[in-house]
Amino acid sequence: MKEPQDKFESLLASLNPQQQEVVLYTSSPQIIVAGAGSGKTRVIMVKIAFYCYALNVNPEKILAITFTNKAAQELKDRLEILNLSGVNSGTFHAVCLKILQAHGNYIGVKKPVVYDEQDQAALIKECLAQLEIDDKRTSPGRVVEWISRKKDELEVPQPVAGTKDYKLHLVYELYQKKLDALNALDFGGLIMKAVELLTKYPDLRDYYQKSKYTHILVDEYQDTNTAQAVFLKLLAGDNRHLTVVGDPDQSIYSWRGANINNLLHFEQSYPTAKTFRLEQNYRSTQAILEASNGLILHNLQRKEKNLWSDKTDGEEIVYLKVESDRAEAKKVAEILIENNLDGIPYCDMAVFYRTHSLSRSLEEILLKRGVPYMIVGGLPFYQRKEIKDLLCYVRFIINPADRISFKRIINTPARKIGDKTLLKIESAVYSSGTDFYTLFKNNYGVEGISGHPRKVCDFFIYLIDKYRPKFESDEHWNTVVEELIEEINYISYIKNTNTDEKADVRIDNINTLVEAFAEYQAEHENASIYEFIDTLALRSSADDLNGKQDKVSLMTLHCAKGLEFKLVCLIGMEEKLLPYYKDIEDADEIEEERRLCYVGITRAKEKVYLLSASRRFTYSGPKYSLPSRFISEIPEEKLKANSRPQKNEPARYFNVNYYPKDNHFDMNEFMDEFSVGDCVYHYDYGKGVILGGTGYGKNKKLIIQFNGEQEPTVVMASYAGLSKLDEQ
DNA sequence: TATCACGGCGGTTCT
DNA sequence: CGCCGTGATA
Repeated sequence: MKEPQDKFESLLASLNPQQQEVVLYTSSPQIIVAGAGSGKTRVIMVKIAFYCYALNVNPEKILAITFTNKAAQELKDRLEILNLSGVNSGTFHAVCLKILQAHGNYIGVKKPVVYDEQDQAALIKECLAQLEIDDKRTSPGRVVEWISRKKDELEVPQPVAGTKDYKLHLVYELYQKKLDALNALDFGGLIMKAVELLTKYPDLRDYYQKSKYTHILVDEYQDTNTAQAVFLKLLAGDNRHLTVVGDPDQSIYSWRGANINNLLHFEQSYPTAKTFRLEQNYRSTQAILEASNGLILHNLQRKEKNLWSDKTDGEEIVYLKVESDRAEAKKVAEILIENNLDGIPYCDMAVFYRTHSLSRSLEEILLKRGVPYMIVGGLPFYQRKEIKDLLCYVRFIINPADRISFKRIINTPARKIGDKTLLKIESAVYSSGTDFYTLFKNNYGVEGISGHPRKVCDFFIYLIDKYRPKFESDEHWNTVVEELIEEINYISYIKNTNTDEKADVRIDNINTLVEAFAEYQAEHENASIYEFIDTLALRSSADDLNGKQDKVSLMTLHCAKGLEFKLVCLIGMEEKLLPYYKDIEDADEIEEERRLCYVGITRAKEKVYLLSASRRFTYSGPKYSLPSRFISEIPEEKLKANSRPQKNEPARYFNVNYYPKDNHFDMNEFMDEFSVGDCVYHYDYGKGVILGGTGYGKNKKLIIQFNGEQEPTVVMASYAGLSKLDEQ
């Protein structure tokens, strides 16, 4: 058994000279420009070990800021092996939350609740109504986004009549007031309030800089926004033990306010900073490396960098052009199965795509072929309806001033309370000047609320009285929650409002949530329910990933950052999808799309498959597209010979809506041209016979027995691209 | 006044 | 497709 100290020394010895130099350097802040696969995570870990074992730094004084909670957890796990479990790690948001939980009271932040986009949108809706702005023309979601971008730049509302975005500023101002009154923080607010706190209180700032966190490391620095950079500066001050790591070629979050200049102009904020480079790639084969280098070379705004590797050539990249999304899915399934037979475990394979929606057809086929898979990402756990519902119960019970939560749960499950009644209750609460609990607990006659609605209100008072003390004590929260779920009949509500299949998934999620309560309490002494709820809100979808099962990972390209697999498939390699159609006009945005593609390819250790489909069905009908320009930007000799894109392809670069929006088309003979017994040809399934049909027009479904399929298949007549065959 | 069924419509990437 | 808002219905 090796001692941790020995482990550290052998780790250090295993690094290359450049990596060692980075680890040993302590004279000033340092910025590490680290290419894909250059071992930056490892360098961060060894550097932390170096601080502790060589410089005798107390692990608790070290702060590692990561991009996701998952990355933070992985780092923690690795450090634990080195006996360094005291090291602090988390995302910017988690770190800010922690600081605000500890000292937020200085600036009026106490027991903060973290609001996600849904909560924000609900609050924005209130604001729009109050300001009499039409929420059809100004969608709450858009406003949320606008405000988020302002907060990324630390901009406060400045409503000046007659100036640009005057109304948006007005909404922002009102929204912020409401947030403050609710003790709520949105994502941007977490950073902004932390900045405010550390700016206003020099003593506190000193405490953080000089004694709380003396050594700070930040990963994925290319994807930080202005607010985060300012926060970091406040936290680090002139500390020379600051390390930031990033790769400009992997900057893919500018749409979220990330500012690449934080990385490129690091020396402006930290004049004594020294720059280091890590250019040796340990992950991928030569072929993959050269292909991705060739691709990223097409970006004009780019700092020269040359990744190299001493790995063997490896296999060339395979590009496959197929007819349809279905064929693409089948091909992917084949690739996965074949390689699995060749010895690559499923857990070492991944499929990446630009948008979540592309996973659907794939899932269907994988399920059919029995390929085990898991979707990483998708809707964050916290935002799933059943989870959000239950958490809103808890949120409201421990904080009856939380209007937004109340709104969500008062009629969930249905209790015969509609908008009108809700409005009455809200205005009664508002004009009483107190909160819901105080008003209904003490008054037997609340004006305007009687009969059934009053009973429902009393039920909530009962819930608060019964469960609040339990949540605030050290009782086992999981049993408390279970009791609550039972009390509100939530499980039968889920069963009654969902198909069996869906209900099962949701009940599964609820069980996971209940476990999470127990887990948190087990891991934290004197755990506070407030802190737990907020921690949960910051948990992203990628964080739920438990990598131990032997399953193929399906995820978006954004989600893929920081991961690696032996085999990688990129599907939907088409113009308008990658690059995405919204980013296709702007040169900067094209470059970001190219980086996204680059990130995808560089995740692979050994094999890369790129797939494009000529035809893809969307909800609005079939769409035709050409292979992505990025495929032809990969040096041709790095693509497998038989898979190189053909030059001068016939232009089929148009979208077809076969079916006009006009509903009269419903009765069109085209749609009803099929009848039972007809022989038809399906572009994918081949020949078949129609057994029956349901629905009309665009929604017409046909039940068809295809040759070679065991069971009849249901297809959408309008999407299937069916053609009638003469009798055989 | 609550609820249900239907039709229209938008549609990225995520802490 | 799935969500949301609308209008008819109980």
